[in-house]
Amino acid sequence: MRTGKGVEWAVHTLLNLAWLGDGEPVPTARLAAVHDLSASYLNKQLQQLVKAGLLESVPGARGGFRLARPLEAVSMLDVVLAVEGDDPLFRCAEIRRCGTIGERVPAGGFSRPCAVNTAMGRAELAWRKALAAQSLADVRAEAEAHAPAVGSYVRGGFGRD
Amino acid sequence: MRTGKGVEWAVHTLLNLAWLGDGEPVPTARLAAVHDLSASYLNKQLQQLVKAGLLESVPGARGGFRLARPLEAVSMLDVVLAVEGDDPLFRCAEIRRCGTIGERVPAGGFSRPCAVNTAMGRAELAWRKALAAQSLADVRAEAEAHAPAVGSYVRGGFGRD
DNA sequence: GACGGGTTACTCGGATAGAGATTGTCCGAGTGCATTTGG
DNA sequence: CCAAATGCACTCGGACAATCTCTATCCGAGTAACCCGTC
Repeated sequence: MRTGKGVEWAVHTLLNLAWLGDGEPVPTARLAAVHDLSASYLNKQLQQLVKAGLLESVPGARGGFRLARPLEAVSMLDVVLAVEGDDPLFRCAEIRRCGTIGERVPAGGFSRPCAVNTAMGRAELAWRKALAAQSLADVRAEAEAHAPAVGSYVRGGFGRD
Repeated sequence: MRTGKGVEWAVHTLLNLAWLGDGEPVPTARLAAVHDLSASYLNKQLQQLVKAGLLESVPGARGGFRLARPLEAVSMLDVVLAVEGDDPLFRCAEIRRCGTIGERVPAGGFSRPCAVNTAMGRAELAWRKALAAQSLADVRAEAEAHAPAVGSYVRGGFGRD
């Protein structure tokens, strides 16, 4: 049980687009090259971000992807849900209703939700809240606090120095 | 990205053993039958719980599994880690070091941890804390609050009514 | 020189294979219980 | 009748497939830029 690498790819790509600054669209091939990623697979992730409204896609020559919103308006949760989907981490299969135990419970005995599911749901809610509390602008600020020149490194990696 | 069903199986099984009350070992086949689960696959999960010190296994005839600790001393996190392993939800591949951007960063530029990884780590920590804050005794109490007769249903499902 | 049409090259987008993890199944090693046999 | 040895049935434990998700790749549809001929 671990998040796919698409999340990491998506976050770094969104940050890179922000560091580039200008609203010019950037094609997938270039976005992938700066981190040595599979361009086609990155494209698949970016399509998810477009569906979620985090990116805009520009077709045709000189096309590509550009940010649809400022980083302040995008939370880490937005990215995770866009890439991974909004399925719950824990899916209750309601096994309490099955087998010799479930058969013994009278009708209406399962009107309340499964306590196991509730407990796991509380933890997942804490996870989501922690993700929602951090915007991409926060992550960018933290990265720049660690390495103030990161913006110029990125622009240089894109051949714009 | 979702937790395996082994977690659900393990939690319900631990609760069932507690509701049985006596410290008698219960074989996998019986534990699986009460919820219509695959006995062999459940056995695999229970072995993980033994390794983690949550269960004791008794070999031979009339053997099986029994609780190694009271439910109060077992948190939901203990169960999740025992079944799923303690790998982080988000594994940072350090893609920031790769490609044309990474090449531009001078030596020592990556001494600080990746901000993306840090942000995801904070959320995972919140998740783990929420899991650790809930003991199996709490879950049991919640289930009994919903359906006070659940203990007798369980004992009945095991053929001990 | 300006405009319009056609061509070209480039990009996204979704459909198509491969790898890895999860889920499920099977059989062997080991252990305790029951039976049997001798005292 | 009691005790010890033997055989047996039952259980765990790990090794072996099947299924599904994730990862990666490829090619077609569509669009904007570019070039060329014409007015």
